[in-house]
Amino acid sequence: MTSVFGSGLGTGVQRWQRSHNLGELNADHAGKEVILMGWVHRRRDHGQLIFMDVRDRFGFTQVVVDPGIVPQLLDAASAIRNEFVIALKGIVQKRPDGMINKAIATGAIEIAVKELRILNACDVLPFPVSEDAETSEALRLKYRYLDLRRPRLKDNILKRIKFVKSMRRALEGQGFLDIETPFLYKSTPEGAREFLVPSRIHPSHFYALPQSPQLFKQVLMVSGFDRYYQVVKCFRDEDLRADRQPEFTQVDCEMSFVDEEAVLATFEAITRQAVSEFFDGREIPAFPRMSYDDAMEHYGVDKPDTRFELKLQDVSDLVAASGFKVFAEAISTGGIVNALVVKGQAEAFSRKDIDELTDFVRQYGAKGLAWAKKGAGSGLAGWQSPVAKFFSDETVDAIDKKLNLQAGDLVLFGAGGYDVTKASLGALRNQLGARLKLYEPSQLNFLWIQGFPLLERDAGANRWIAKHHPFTSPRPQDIGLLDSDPAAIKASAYDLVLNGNEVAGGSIRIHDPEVQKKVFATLGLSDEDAQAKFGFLLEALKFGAPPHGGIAFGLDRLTMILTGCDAIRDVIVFPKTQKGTCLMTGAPGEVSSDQLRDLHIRVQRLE
RNA sequence: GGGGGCGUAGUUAAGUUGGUUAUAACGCCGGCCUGUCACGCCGGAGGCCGCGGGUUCAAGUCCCGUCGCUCCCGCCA
Repeated sequence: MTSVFGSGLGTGVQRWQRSHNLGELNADHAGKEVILMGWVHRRRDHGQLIFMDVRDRFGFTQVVVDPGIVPQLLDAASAIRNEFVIALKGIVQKRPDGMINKAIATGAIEIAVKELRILNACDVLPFPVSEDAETSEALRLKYRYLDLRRPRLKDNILKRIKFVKSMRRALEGQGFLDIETPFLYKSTPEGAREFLVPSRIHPSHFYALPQSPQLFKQVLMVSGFDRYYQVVKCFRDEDLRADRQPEFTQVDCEMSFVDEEAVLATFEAITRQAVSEFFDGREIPAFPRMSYDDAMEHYGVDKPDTRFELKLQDVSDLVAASGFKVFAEAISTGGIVNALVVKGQAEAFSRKDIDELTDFVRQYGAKGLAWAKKGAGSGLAGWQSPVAKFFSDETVDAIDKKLNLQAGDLVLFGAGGYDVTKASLGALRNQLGARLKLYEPSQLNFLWIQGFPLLERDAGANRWIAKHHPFTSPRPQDIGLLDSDPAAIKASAYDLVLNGNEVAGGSIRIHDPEVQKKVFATLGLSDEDAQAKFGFLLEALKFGAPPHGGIAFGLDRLTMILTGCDAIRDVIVFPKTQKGTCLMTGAPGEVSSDQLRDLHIRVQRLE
């Protein structure tokens, strides 16, 4: 830039040191000489008088270039454009009466500029930085550093930092120790797909990036650290969603000498304290608890949004004998018929609307959606429904009674296997809740879910797989069922749900090596496999492992909800696209043949 | 692996039934302006309509493919 004003802080010009940030000056500072630095947020050029809003992360300060003070500054100020980085020396002055800007913290004052330096220029911007204008995701990610200057994203990141601080304070207050664990770990391909890191020193051997520090934290309990936590990256090479990134952050926690009740009590207190502090003292009520079975039965999901009712209701017994084949067959083949009663919305949903809902549930494998609109009158006369003709007056009356139907209600029926019917109606319930605005978005409904099954059937192979992970303890009273009835075993596992999102999950771990071996065996892991993959754990358990359990919070997801965002990208500084790429750096990229040779790797594309 | 949405100037969008020179706002450039704070006024430049192919006298518009971003299903111990 022009030599008259210097090009920076370095040689050849008098050394300047910033005296204040751009959010802290007020009328009390009037008359003071200050040195300020920041980005030019907006310029208002009146020809012989130029105003600039200068911005840093602390706020905005208006500076005024008035030729009545230093005439030759006008040319330099005229050359300044949006997002130039400037430094200035000037006098704080109260703004004239009636010119106070109440919208900004520094609105009572302005800086009369005496000296001005342009520290750096800025090209024409790819999108407006001074406001949160709608911008395509691709551009935002490519120029992430500019997006991060904008108020919304900047505030999200600052809020995330604030929440992490609150969590740390709450955890430290309970005696949890912040301990780091390795990122270069051993591949244990039991759960999510892993990111692999080839070893240079050991040809054809690989590290894996941990999908969670699970086993390290358990071993730390064996070591006697008693209470551990870590704000830690985890890596999972699975497909992305709005609330899933390939690398994400957990607040990972573990504690010794506890049972399920103690863990829930501890982390409920910690969460309530941290969230309350995050909202500057907001009252956070105690967390209700619900069994997994009840959640599935009434909400169709294991993470119910309890901000609104609209529960799933079972009508299987009422329609089992009806002439409607779809219902009768669902039940005779072991399935169910469930209903959702949408109160007073019969008129609001057209045929087309219901068709759209039908398409929606088809995504979840449902075959369709039957419906009825309740009008005046009883029996068939009171029902407008394409399936009414298959029912008797008595059946309709029985359904009316069970569902407590009133004129103007819309009923949606799902029929089929238990899993598909629950899942599709559960998703439909959430969809309707959002569409009909059945809840207050800022409400925070925390909820513990307990009593998960320990095992579930693998859809493909004919075997048991762990629902949580293979180190989860059965409930003490269920350990005996490992031999007799694995399906009936409930786990000492729990999820913390917030507004229909899983925000934390954990369990009491197995600390008895014999039980651990038995669970591995039930999962179809041979002794040799168990030894090869988790031998270090089995061995550690033999050397005086205390009873222990823990939990891991999904920090990104939790922050997303607390800040009212729709995607975790908006609370992560440098997120990946849905295909796992970084549009700013270009990762993942190709590597040189030299690098590959060092790693003893030859790349061959498989069909 | 599968299904849906979007892609037009630097940005955000409009673009009718396929039909003349592809519009607007903001931004950008030039000029004017001493109390603005989304400053104002006047003027101007700016387009591979994502890319490739096809249909047609004629394609931003219709069809096929492809790339990018995105939402969802599967997947995520």
